[in-house]
Amino acid sequence: MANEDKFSKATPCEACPLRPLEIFRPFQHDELAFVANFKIGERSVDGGGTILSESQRSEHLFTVLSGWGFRYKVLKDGRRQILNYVMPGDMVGLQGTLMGEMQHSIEALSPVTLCVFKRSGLEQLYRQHPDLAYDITWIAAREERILDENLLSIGRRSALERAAYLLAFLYQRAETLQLFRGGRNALPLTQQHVADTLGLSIVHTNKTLRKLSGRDLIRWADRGCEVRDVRGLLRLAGWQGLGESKRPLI
Amino acid sequence: MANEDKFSKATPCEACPLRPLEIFRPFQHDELAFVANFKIGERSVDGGGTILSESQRSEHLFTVLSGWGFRYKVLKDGRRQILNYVMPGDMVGLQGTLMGEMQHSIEALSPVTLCVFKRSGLEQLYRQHPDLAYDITWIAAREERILDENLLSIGRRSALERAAYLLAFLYQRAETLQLFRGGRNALPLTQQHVADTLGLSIVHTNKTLRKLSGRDLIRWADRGCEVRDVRGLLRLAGWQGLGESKRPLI
DNA sequence: CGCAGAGTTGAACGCGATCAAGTTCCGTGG
DNA sequence: CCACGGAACTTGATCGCGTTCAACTCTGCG
Repeated sequence: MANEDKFSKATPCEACPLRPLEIFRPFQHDELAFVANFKIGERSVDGGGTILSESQRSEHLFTVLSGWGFRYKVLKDGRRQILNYVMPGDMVGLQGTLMGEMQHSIEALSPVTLCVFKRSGLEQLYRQHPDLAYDITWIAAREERILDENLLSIGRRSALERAAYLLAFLYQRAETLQLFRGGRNALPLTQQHVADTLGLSIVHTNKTLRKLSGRDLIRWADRGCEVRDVRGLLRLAGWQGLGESKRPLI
Repeated sequence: MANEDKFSKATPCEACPLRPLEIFRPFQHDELAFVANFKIGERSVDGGGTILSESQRSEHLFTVLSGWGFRYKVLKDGRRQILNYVMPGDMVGLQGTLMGEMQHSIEALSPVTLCVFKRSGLEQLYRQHPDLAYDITWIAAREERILDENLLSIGRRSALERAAYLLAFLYQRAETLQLFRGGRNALPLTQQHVADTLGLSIVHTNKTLRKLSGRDLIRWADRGCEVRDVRGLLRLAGWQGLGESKRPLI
């Protein structure tokens, strides 16, 4: 896949399109300066391409600048489980950077742009910017929290509840990133992705999504899902939503 | 539950029974001194007791010194999902400390002793000991990795594979902590715990465990599971095991 | 035009849930 | 001492959610 465009530095951190968003905590000047220096370039991957793959030892760490992707694992016989989705502002590759080897893969769902950070810069970050170090731990804890909720969902919720939870979850995340401004408010997934996230077969996923459509909670458009009633989805899933206030962006 | 015994400082860090274990990375003198000061006491909880509970705002952070426990979430109607188990050397309460509010509970499976750390000491740790800060992120990343594997298991493995995976996983963790020296090598669980971990009903869990017993992979003794053939369990689950080398202990 | 990927639908099957009853073990109190 | 009750485990019978198999439509694209 020759879709790499490494080390072009198109977007300087000072003009980061994400940082102004309400959801992210403001930066100190020196923090911004450090991160701008920590970033060594950008990389783009087109839809369907691989961002990181299992057993890989990456020397880089990334933050998603634009686009959607998903983290997943596969069993030897090909059964796939999607673990979580990645969206702008999410840091990826931390597990691999800290622990030596990736134990999951990440694939782009739409064209993705990544900020590339030098692995070695991380130690410097921990030494010179305790607040940023704290932020990184915070980011890891957030991922953990999301996985907890996901595990509850797959383990104990019915197919319909699971689907409702997932779509409400994705919608809310996209919403706080203002990803729906301008375009149509559709989540860029196929039903296969939904199936692999929920631990269901594609056939039953289809039937479940049609039930949600029947209740006017969603509408499945070409290669995507329009959420029409988040409240309804939340109620159906018995979930309060991920009520996030400010969070760090690195 | 009046089983608290706060702030008795029975075990000084200098004489920590866990630190000498091979699995933990060695400490520098100043690190040890810092942690000894970071620790403000010990707390014990007896089997079945609550270590931390959802929506609680704890001002403390803990490391398990001895005993077993588990992290779980429940849906409003009572369905319970166990997310992971906690064993000696595991840090608990980090999510709550960092993000303000616990979104899961932790219960003791056997009598548990915890090292208690002051929440406010964490900032100091990040400022003065970048290596320890790095360790904490590492610990969070490890938890994430475990949850990833768990999610794969519940989402895509069959009941028999799931059970094999879980028991091999717990056995391996206990093994590296030398928890079986002396006593019988039994995991202190009930079948209800296994069921709530695997996302299965108790009845089906029982039938599944009997199959594993029939193949001589395990033996279910009174209120616990003896693993007789880890290799067999690993093969059945199609899992390589968690091959951990040194890891941090705080 | 043909083909591949995505979505849809019906029919039959089966894994795991649910219902129902049992046993064993242990701690408690009469 | 035994009776009782509760918790954990066990087992068989039946039910149903979700899988699997098999087809079909629709769209975009070479």
